[in-house]
Amino acid sequence: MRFDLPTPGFSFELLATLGHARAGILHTPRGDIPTPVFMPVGTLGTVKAMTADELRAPPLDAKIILGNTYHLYLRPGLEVIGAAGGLHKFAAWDRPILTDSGGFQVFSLAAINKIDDDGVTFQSHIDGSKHRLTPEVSMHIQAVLGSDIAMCFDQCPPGDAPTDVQEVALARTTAWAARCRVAPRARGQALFGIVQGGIDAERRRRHMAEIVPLDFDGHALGGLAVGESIADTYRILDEIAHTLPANKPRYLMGVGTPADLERGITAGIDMFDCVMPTRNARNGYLFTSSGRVNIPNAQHRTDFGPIDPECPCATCRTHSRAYLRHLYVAKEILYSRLATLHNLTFYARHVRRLRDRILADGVPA
RNA sequence: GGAGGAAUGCCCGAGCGGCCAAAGGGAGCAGACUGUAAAUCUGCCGGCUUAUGCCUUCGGUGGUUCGAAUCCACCUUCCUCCA
Repeated sequence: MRFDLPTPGFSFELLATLGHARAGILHTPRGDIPTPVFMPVGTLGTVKAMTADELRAPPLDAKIILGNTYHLYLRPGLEVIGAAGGLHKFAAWDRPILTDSGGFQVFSLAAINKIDDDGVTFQSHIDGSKHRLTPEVSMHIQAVLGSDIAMCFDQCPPGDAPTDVQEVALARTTAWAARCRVAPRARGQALFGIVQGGIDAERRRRHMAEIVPLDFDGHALGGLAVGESIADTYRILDEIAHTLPANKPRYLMGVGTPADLERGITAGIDMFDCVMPTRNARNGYLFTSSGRVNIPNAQHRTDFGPIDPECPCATCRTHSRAYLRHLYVAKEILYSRLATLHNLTFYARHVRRLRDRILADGVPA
């Protein structure tokens, strides 16, 4: 079953369902994205330590990556990326890009900005200069970046935020979503709405009822895995994810561990992004089919086996744990590249396996 | 041969009478990381341990002192300068 999305050139094809879990394809003008999908995070126009070729090469074969409005606006700036002809050309990445709106930075950098109903005034973490981000500015930046999927500018409160803060954030996110929806976009650029509401299912439903009628190309669950307990995260996922419109992709922002991804897919999520595989790789935490490996640990000093014998990535096919540990301890630049390639490959295969299971055991849509 | 200077925990290196089991850095050991201000951050790091507790430490041996890594004497080793 194939559903046209509001933005021309975009459609969402459902192939099979298994309980709430779905396997499908998000068709975009710049290429198809099999779902469920994990999207590597490339905040600054680079998935740290990876070249575009490495991201594209199987078995990693990343179909879509993230970029960040806030960070790219501050550096190198719109003048540079605009002159380059957009983020795809600038970064030599020819597959889809999803850009985050900067909303999350509002939350995480709250100490240095002021939020009002119109937008956010903040100071650059780079040089302290003052800037203002509004729904219109965020959409303009994302239009210049030329991402394939833009995100609404939202307010993401911390997981433990009190009710009044949640409610204000909710109202703002709705008002901002409506403004984003009508703002000019790049040609062939879809727009996703973001559902907030914290860990209160009723509030989530209420917000969903405000966001869904705006007719976005897809829906995201924001404000999860931002400090609340994992039990609360899962509860909201279980109660809310499958109630999002079935004919559009569902995106769980910023999540998560391999177990979180499996849980999200089971709950009906189609898209994920998270810094965990890339950041943890750089920090010595490698994912394997038999659990975590802390590569700096002394036990790997003379372990000449691969990180994960079941992993087909170039790192595992070529190098040993002992060598990776040595590179990590010696702070060699190659370590980050090998480790990132491995972790991203692990995530890609993990999600692909779950997708295959839905296709194999599920009901054709 | 003569004149100075230095020896501190795995390494480097502060300390120069009590607040010193001894700053700081490195190394080592372990942990954290969820829409990336992160190749970052945190904890431990003499022994026993729950410890604001006890024991053993600052080249060696003796002293001075209520009290010494810190002062004195000698010894050992190393460095610099003069012959």
